[in-house]
Amino acid sequence: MLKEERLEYILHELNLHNKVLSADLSNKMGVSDDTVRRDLQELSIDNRLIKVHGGALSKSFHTAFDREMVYEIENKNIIAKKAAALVQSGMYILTSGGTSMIEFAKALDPNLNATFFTCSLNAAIEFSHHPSIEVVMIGDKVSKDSMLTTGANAVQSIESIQADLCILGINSLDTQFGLSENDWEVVQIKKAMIKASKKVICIGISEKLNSQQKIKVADLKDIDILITELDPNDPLLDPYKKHEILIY
Amino acid sequence: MLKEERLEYILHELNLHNKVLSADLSNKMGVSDDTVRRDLQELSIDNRLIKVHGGALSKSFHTAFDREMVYEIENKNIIAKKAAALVQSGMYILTSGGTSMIEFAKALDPNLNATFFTCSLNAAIEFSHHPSIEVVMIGDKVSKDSMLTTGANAVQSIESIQADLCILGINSLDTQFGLSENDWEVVQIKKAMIKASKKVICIGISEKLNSQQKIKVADLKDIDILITELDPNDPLLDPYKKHEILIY
DNA sequence: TTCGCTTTTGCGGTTTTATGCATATATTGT
DNA sequence: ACAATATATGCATAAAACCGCAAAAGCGAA
Repeated sequence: MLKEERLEYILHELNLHNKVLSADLSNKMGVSDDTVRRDLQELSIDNRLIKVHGGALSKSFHTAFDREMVYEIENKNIIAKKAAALVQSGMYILTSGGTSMIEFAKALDPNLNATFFTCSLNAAIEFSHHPSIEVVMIGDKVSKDSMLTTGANAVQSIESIQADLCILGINSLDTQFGLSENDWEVVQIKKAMIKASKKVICIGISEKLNSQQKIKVADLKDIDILITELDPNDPLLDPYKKHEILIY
Repeated sequence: MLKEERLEYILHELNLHNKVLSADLSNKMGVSDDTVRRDLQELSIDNRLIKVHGGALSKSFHTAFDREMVYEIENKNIIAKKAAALVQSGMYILTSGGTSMIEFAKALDPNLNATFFTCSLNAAIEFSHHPSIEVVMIGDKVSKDSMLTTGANAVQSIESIQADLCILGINSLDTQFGLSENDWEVVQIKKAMIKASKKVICIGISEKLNSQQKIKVADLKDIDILITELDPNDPLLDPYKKHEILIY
C-alpha cells in the first residue's frame, strides 16, 4: 500500500466513522503503528483531521457537530447502510438531498456501477466522490434554503427519465397525510421524482415519523419502502406496514 | 514498446486498478524505472494522474490536491476582489468553476442583485451563500475530475442564455494558443459560455499564464478582460495588452 | 542510404523519502 | 500510583527519486 493511498484510506475511514484507532489502522493497512502515527501526524499538520491519543477524529465531526448530532449521525449511518444494500449495479436512481442522503452516498459499495440523478448540490458532490458511479445533476434555479435545484426546468428534466429507484429523504411522514414538505418548489420536484420511478424508497430518522407539514408530496400508497434506523419489528413502524410499505 | 504505447498502457492500468507501482510498470513494460518515472512525470504534468512516491494514483480517487491551493489563496483573494468590482446589479452572469471562482463568490458585494449561471457544483454552493443573488445550476452529467456538469444538455442550456458577462477560470493562457484546457467536455462548456456572453472575463493566478494545454477554448481576441493577482503594469502582462485585452 | 539533428533511453552516483526498530518518555484508566 | 498503552526520538536501511551524461533510436532532408 502506497503512502498516499494510506492517507486517502484514513480520510475515507474518518468520513465513514468519524473516528479511527491507530491500532486498527496499522492492522488493516499492514504497516507498523509508527508509520500510522506518522501518517496521522502529517494529516493533522495539514489540518485534515484531529489527532488524539490512540487515533484521530474527523474534523467536521469535531467542529460542526456536537454530541447530540453525533447520535443522529450514527442513526443516519444505519439508515444509509440499509439503503445502500438495495442499490444494484446498472440501476438508474433519482435522489433528493439532505444529510441522510449524504451518508447514503458514503455508504455505497465502491464497486457499484449505477447512475444517480439528483437535484441536490451537496448530494451530487458526495456521489461524485464515488469511484465508479455516474452522476447527473438536474439543473435549474437553486433554492437557497434546501440547496436543491427547483423549477419547471428541473421537473421537466425529471419527467424525461425512467428510473428504477427513487430515494427520498423524509421531512415529515404520517399515516394520514403521507409524505409532506413545507416548500412548494421542493414538493414539485419530489412529486416528479416519484412519478418517474418504478420504486420509491423513503429514508429518514424515526423522529420524522408521525409528523406533518403543510404540503403533501405523496400518499403512503406511493411509497414502496421505508427505511429508518429502527429495527423493522419496532411497533412504531406497524402502522406503515398496514399500508403495504416494506420496512427495512 | 513505444512511448505512446506505454503512456496508454499506464493510463489503462490506472483506470482498472486506480493505482500503479513504478516497479511493476518497469517490469511489465520491459524498460528501466527511470523511463517509467519520466513517463509518469509527463502524465502528471498533463494532469492525467497523480504521481506519488512509489508509483501513481488515479485522478478520480484523489480529489484532495487542495493542499497546494491553500498557498495560493491569498492571490486568489486579490483576483476575486478585482473581479467582484466589475459585477453590477441586474447583470446575468455565466461562470465556470475552480478555486478562484469560489473566492470570487465570497468577495461579492452583499447588496448585489444579479443572476449567476454555473456548471460548477462548488461554485453554485458558494454563490448560494450570498444573501440576494439568484443562482441557476446548469444540469448535466457531472465530470468527476472538475466537478462540473458537462454534455450536450448543458451546452444547450447555455445556448439559451443571453448573458452580460462570462467569467472563466484560467487553466492555461498563452499569447499564441489562447485559452486552453485538457478536458474536451469542459472545453465545450466554456466555448458555449463565451458564445452566450457579451463580455468575457478570464481570472486566474499568473502561474497559469504562458502555458498551454491540449485543446483550445478561445482565441485571445475572444477575451475582453484578464484578471490576475499581478499589478496591471507588470511586464508579464504586456503581451496580452497588445491583443486588446483589458488588464485589471 | 547517409548525414546531422532531436528525442528517448539507460546507467552510475548522489540525494531524498519511507519505514521499522529500539529506547526513552508521556498518557490513560483503574 | 501503577501497569498498560501510546507517543516521541534517533538511527539504520532499503527503496525510490533525481541529475547529468552518453549511447541509442527515430526522423527528415540531401
